[in-house]
Parts: sequence; structure tokens; C-alpha cells
Amino acid sequence: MGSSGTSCKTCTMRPFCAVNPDELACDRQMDDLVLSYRHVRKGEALHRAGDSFCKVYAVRTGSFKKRSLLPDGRDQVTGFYVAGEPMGLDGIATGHYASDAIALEDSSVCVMPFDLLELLSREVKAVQGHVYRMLSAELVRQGGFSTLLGTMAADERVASFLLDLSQRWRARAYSPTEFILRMTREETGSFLGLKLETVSRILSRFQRQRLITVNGKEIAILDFAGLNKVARLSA
Amino acid sequence: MGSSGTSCKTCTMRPFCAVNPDELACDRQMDDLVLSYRHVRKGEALHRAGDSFCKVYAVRTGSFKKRSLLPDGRDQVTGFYVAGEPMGLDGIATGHYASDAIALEDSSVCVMPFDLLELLSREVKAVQGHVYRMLSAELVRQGGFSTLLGTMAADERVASFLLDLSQRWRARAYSPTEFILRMTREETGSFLGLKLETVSRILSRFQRQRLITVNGKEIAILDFAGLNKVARLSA
DNA sequence: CGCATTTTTGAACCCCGTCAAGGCATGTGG
DNA sequence: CCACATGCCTTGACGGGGTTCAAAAATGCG
Repeated sequence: MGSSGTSCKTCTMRPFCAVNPDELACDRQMDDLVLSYRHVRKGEALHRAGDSFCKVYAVRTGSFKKRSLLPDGRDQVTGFYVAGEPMGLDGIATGHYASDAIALEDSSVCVMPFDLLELLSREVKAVQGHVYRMLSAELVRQGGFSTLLGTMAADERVASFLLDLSQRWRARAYSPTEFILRMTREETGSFLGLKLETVSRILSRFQRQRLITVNGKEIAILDFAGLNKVARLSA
Repeated sequence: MGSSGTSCKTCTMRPFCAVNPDELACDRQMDDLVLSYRHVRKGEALHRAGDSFCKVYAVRTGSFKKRSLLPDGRDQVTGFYVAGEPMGLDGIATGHYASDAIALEDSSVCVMPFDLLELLSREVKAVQGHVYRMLSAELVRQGGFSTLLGTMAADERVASFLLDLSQRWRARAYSPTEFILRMTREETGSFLGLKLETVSRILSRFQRQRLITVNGKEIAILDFAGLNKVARLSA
């Protein structure tokens, strides 16, 4: 998770972002479209479950976890978000966010008022298409994740997790082989449906098997083919 | 799953369905908006993963399972759909459906060309809002399901599953206490991240505990409070 | 009916969770 | 600077919930 520089080039919201006017999918007055930024310090919430919904966000710098609570008090991390990825979309359904979004490090986001996005997407077909695709892509991502939780063994989950992170770093032109895990083992475990001890043990085992090196939160991937084999993501 | 009668009254797509012109959220020419129906026989596919996307569907009668395949051949049931519920939305993201949709019994759907829906939602704000909410609601549903797979024990999953079905029957004015499970134990298990034997054992145990009665695919809920307690969906 | 599929139930095994102890950072106050 | 506390990570031993393997009963469909 690079801490400097924005990732506008790979941002999900680029097609309707006024920060790059020449990229904007329409010739609308810029005045209406100016995005604002917001900084969120480590541990603080961008939004909380139940907050009234009126904005969607794109991560600009840093990273976030999304956390959902069950009625009985248990909670689960349901997603990690890094630069360029959209947040807050689950609030559209009811007008209230369905989850907490917590910064894993000092972070910043681009803020897009949702009514503006609605307006723009009625005027400009390309924007409409992008919004739909963005929502649908989140659906697909979530579905793939359910498959992971429903069918994969613990080591497959951890391998998939590492490969997914690597992939997202690569897409943003950061190193796909070496990166920092901003989330704790407990958060990782919660996300993967495992206990923190299990995550730790499996990372240690991957290191013994020369698939990765682990140094606390620093990860280096040594053997992509091997990890893919463990994750069984190929035939 | 009642096999006769449609559920237009509770259908997700009602706000933009030309079958009920007086309900339609705009005064557009009806000619353009006529929905078509399609029948799908038990075991047949409404769409398959990879099929080119151009339509979204609403279940009219019967029921479907959504199935996602992993690259290595394993698959998982990622959803069950009954009357009034939307299908095919995962195709928007890439232009190709991300999953198979298979009829669990002889069923029928309402067909809505997606380009028409896009057009209509640009013209009519109310339609746009409904489409967004529908997509976001699917996101929230999926997220809640991830939480189930990630945090719940087997008996909690089965209890939640039964209560969820009951709730959906109630919303459609069918009996929430007695219904038929159109899916096999294996499909249920795949959906819940369990093996079919585990599902069977837990249903038997619920019956011994007088929470439900099981007779093959016939389920009757005897003790909602007890099931809720097992599912830990209350404090 | 007769065959295939589905469901139920039992018994043994194993992966992962639980419990516990210890290490290693980081930060804080004396 | 050190003593101490705190939070996070690692590792071990053990137990249990769920899977696996197996067989029989029930159901459905031709």
C-alpha cells in the first residue's frame, strides 16, 4: 500500500471524476462536479453502519477495512480497500450504510455526492454505464469471495488472499512481489473466516515451503506458481 | 415455493414493469416496454457463466439456483432465487454472466432487455433510483451471506437458512411455517459451505429438539424463537 | 415394478479452533 | 536510559466440530 501519490489512473471513479477534466465523460460545467477530499486517520471511521447515506467514496491514499456487525455482537471484516477502489456503495440500498469503514493507516478519500452522480448518470450514458458496471463488479467480487469462504481450506484461502493483494498492487503499478500487510493477523483471519493463529501458522508454513518470506507485516512472494497451486486457482 | 400465480406485487422489478402499466413509474409508450416471458424447465439453465449479457430477469414462478465455478472445477451454489427476485445482474460488470442460473423446478421468468432498462433509467429518475437500490440491495445481501460463511457454526447456518427462506415466503404471502425445499441437501450444503451429511444431521437434530419437522423436502417450523436463538440473530 | 438419486445414520479421522505461554516490537513514564 | 505496559505475532498441545467413508433406507422417476 503505497502511501504517497494518488492512483487516479486506475481509479474506479475516473470516468466521472472532475479532477481530470479532460478525462471526464461529458462537457458539463465543472463547477458542479468538483470533488472534495477527506482525510481519515488510522483507526477512525469514514462511515459507520447506520449513518445516513449521501456520498460514495474512492480511496485516494492509504487503505481501509469494511466491517459488518451481526445482531449478536460478533463482527466480521468483509473487505479491504486500497487506492482507486470504491467505498460506500452498500448505502444506496436503504439510504444508510450497511457497514463500518475504518482506516488501517492515515488515509484519504475522494468524496462524490451520490445525488450528483445520479444526475450525471442520467445526462451522460457513459457515466451511467460505468456506475452500473462498478456496482455489478462489486457483486461479482463479493460472490467470488463467498466461494472462497464456502469451499476453500485454510491454506487455500490464505494463498488466494496473498495472490489477490498482489494482483491489486500490480494493477496499481506497485510491486506485486513485496508489500506490507496493513491489516493485523486478526483482521486477516476475520476476513478469511479463520482465527488469527491459523493465519499465522499458515504464513509460517508458506515460508518454510519457500513460497513467501514473512517478516511481521512485510510479505515477499517468492513462488507465484507454487502459491497458485496451493490456492488451486488453476486447473 | 408456490408453483402457481405470479408475485408481481412483491417483485423487485415492479417499478419498471410494463405488465402493470398503471404502476409504471413513467408515461412512456408502452410498445417499447413490453416484457417477454421465458419458461425454463427443471435442470435447465436460464443463463450460463460466460454467456453474453444483454438481459436481466425476474423470477415469475418457480425457483432457481445460482452456481459459480472455480477454475479448478469445484463449484458452489451462491444463491437461491424465488418469485419476484432479480437475476442476471452479475453480468453487467463484464458483459458476460458470471454464473450459471439453473431452474430447480419448472419455472418462468420475466425478461427485461438491459439496454431498455438503461434507457428508461436515464429518462425517469424513479426508475434509476430503483435500479441502483436493487443492485445495492444485492450487494448487502451478498455481504450478509459472507458473514454467515465466515463466522457462523454449522447449526447457526442451517437455522439462518431456514429463517431466511421463511422470511421470503412470508414476504410473498406464502406460508412462512410450512414449505418445500426445492434444493437437494447437497445444494443446500454447497450454499452454506457444509457437506450434505452435515445438513441432514442438523435438520434431524432440529427435529429431535422440536424446532422443526422434516419430511424429506417438506419443512415445518415449529419454534421460531428457538430457531432464532440457535441462529443467534437476536442479541 | 426396478433402477437411480437422494437422504439418513453411524464410526473414524483430521483440520482448525481453543487455550496457554512466550517473544518482539512500540510507547510511556519514572 | 531503563522498567514496565500494551498490542501483535508466533508456536505448541489438545480437543471438538465437521468431513470422510460406508451402508442402508427412502424417494422419485421411467
